[in-house]
Amino acid sequence: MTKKTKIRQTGCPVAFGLDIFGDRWTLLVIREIMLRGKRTYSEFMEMEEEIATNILIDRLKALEAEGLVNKTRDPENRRSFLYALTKKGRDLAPILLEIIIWSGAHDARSFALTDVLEKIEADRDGFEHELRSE
Amino acid sequence: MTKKTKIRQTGCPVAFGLDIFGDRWTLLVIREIMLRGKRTYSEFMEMEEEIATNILIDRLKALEAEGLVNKTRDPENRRSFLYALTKKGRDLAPILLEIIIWSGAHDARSFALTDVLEKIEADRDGFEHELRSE
DNA sequence: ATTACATCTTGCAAAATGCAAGCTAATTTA
DNA sequence: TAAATTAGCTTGCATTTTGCAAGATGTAAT
Repeated sequence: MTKKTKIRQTGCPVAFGLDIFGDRWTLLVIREIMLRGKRTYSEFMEMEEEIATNILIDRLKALEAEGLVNKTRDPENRRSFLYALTKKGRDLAPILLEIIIWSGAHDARSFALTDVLEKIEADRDGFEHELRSE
Repeated sequence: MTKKTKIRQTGCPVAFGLDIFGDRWTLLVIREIMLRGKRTYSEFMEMEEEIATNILIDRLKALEAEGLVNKTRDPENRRSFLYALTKKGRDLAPILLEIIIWSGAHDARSFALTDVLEKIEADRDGFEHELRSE
């Protein structure tokens, strides 16, 4: 796994968060799990943004190392693994939510998750609770 | 300015947001403006995370190009410029807020903005409103 | 005219990302 | 039971981004 440069241990919570998920891919993997119910390496590989295999595995390992996901063998397919969010990972829900709201407000073309946006607008707390619950 | 690769125009609002602020520095610059009242290039250079001059100017130009900040000459010091958040930029407040909350919950060492965290816990909406207002 | 301040630019090194190919283990098919 | 397939990686190398150090430009004070 690529050594993650953390020059940011300044005690600032913004910097702390960015050290963990402030890159171009981590939150997209979280999105796949949280919003789309993806659970396996090959399911993640199907995301439309075309993540490279080495980057994906790197992010999955980093997420596991940081305690945001855990990895278990799939009992129903023993050559597969299941990645699931921990509480620490599920707690990213409000951040993802606010990003979606911001983009909804500022990008005319945010069409892909329109249904999600509508749900959020109708009942933000309900939607958030839905995301956080396993 | 470094050409920003936006391979992510998939319509997903999460990807859209990350294309704009999903890197290791952009949200730290926003933090400087929003939480610390910084307004000039040299004030940004003083941040404790030690951003390089070329990266800083690159992010400022990108933020301006995306319409998140605007740049004006300082009327009181004509060799300086003032960077200020636009509405689109101020609308990032809830995202920053949620990052702070997440780190507050998951990092034992998030001491630097403890006062901010306490304010948020006491009155989230009030604090958010305070951030958003110029 | 000289110095200082504030903002930026440039060149090069290091690190992260991206791409293509291939490798390993578990399982299915012939 | 040997060959093919599936799932999850690993590796090597090219490209892009980031980081570092030095210097250039424009404004203002002495």
